[in-house]
Amino acid sequence: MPPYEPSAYPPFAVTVDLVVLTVRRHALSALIVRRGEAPFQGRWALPGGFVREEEDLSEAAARELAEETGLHAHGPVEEDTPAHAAHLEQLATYGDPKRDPRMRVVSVAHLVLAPDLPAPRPGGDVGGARWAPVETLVGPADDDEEHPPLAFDHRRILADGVERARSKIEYSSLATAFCPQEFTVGELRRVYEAVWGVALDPRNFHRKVTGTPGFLLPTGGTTTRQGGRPAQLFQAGGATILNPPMLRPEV
Amino acid sequence: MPPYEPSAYPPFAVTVDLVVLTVRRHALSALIVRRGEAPFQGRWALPGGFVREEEDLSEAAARELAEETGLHAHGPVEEDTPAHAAHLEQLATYGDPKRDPRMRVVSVAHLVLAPDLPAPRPGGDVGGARWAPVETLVGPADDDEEHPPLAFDHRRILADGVERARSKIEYSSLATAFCPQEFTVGELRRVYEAVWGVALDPRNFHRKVTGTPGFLLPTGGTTTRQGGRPAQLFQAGGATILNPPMLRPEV
DNA sequence: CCAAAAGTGTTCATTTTACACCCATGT
DNA sequence: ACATGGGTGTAAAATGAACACTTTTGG
Repeated sequence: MPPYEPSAYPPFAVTVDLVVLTVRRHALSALIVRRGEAPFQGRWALPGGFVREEEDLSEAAARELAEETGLHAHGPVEEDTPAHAAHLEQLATYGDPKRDPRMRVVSVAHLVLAPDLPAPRPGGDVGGARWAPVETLVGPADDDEEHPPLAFDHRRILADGVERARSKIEYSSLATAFCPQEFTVGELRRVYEAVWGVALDPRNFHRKVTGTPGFLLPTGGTTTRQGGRPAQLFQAGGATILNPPMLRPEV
Repeated sequence: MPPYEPSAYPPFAVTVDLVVLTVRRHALSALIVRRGEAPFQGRWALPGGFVREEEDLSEAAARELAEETGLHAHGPVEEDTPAHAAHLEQLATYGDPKRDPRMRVVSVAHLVLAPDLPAPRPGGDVGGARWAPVETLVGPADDDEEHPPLAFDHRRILADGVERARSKIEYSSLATAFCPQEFTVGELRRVYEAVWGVALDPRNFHRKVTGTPGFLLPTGGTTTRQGGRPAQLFQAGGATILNPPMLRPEV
């Protein structure tokens, strides 16, 4: 390739797309927005948008997240951790030349894990936003209102994000990102059960998570919000890598 | 692209950068090339280049790999697996607005794992290519010929690639990508030892890898190329995910 | 009282680790 | 003969899985 006139290399548009996951009513759910513009106007899609001229990729992802949902995020990169921010990390980049019918668009997908939230507050240029259980989005496309086919290659991106979340909660403390700041062992267990889609033994789970150094930090309080005997409250301990890991039961 | 004038979004250049790893003389080593052009002219860097107009990201990575090293690659995506291809997967994307002094460049880094090779055959517009042990590249930059500081943010990219390889050989069969098509259990063990930088018990290692279903497939042959008693030859079995995983000893 | 969820103890099976020992080749 | 790496046996220790049982609340 000849030196470096801007015309010497192909121009691309670069976007960020967001796989925003939460656990709602025992189901792993993703945030989807209704597109207000062509292409795929009126179709559901992952939130996202163009990266700006002077913006890093993770900044763009955090900005789009705030614009379209009102959520604040922190990733492994930033040092400040506002009390109740969601987890943000880069997922993968999608650059099929035909993935956007308009032009060549490379999309850097990000994964956001958030606690269960009040209804999403859509903003910007999206026509609506809602949580949908991931099985209704990555399963067979029935094309009704409960199984809307996603725009672009967003179904694939979502599937990759879900797979990442499923495997990452095994060996990291990321499952706590789905919990409120203070949570019980039972609530954390229901996160694992929802994300993996399996039932876990409450007794062995309790021993395991409380015995993994750095995973959980007791806050001293208790709650009975789940009914039954009062449960101790915990917050996420400092550890990011779990040793030993949580083992996902065989399929 | 009617509704979308190109001026409505910022134009980016998109490149692929390659973290090409191999195990040479018991050391995990990376492929670096000497830059023939500004910026960072004469400095060592990761191989890479611009993505073309009609090319997917993994195609661009495979093309650059072939152009600059003569290696052929196959990823999890492509179905054809030419007899002796290197493993290729996407690593991460780097888009700091200041990472390239010329203009806004987003680089999609890829990770390539290859068996030990004859001296790399540089091609294209690079001034030279060599293997360097990764410690000499990601450690403190002494700025001599043995510890050359890499161009751009390539030291960070390399570090991320090395970390990915180190963790991924734990739970996947990827370590076999560092071996020739036929290899012995001892050769595979030396791969783990080099990548992790630890010593492993040869006897327990042997039992473990031969007992993990789908990891190794005996070819029937034997070799004495390592000296001592003849060793059975294996090739990679079909499995990609190891169950149980190889456990990296504690630090 | 009962139901529900939290949490503890105990037992058995499996896996990991450490290391003694034998095997088959080259020199 | 002996050095070198390949490979098996075995027993102790650590871990994981199953499940009986107790605790503390709300209704």
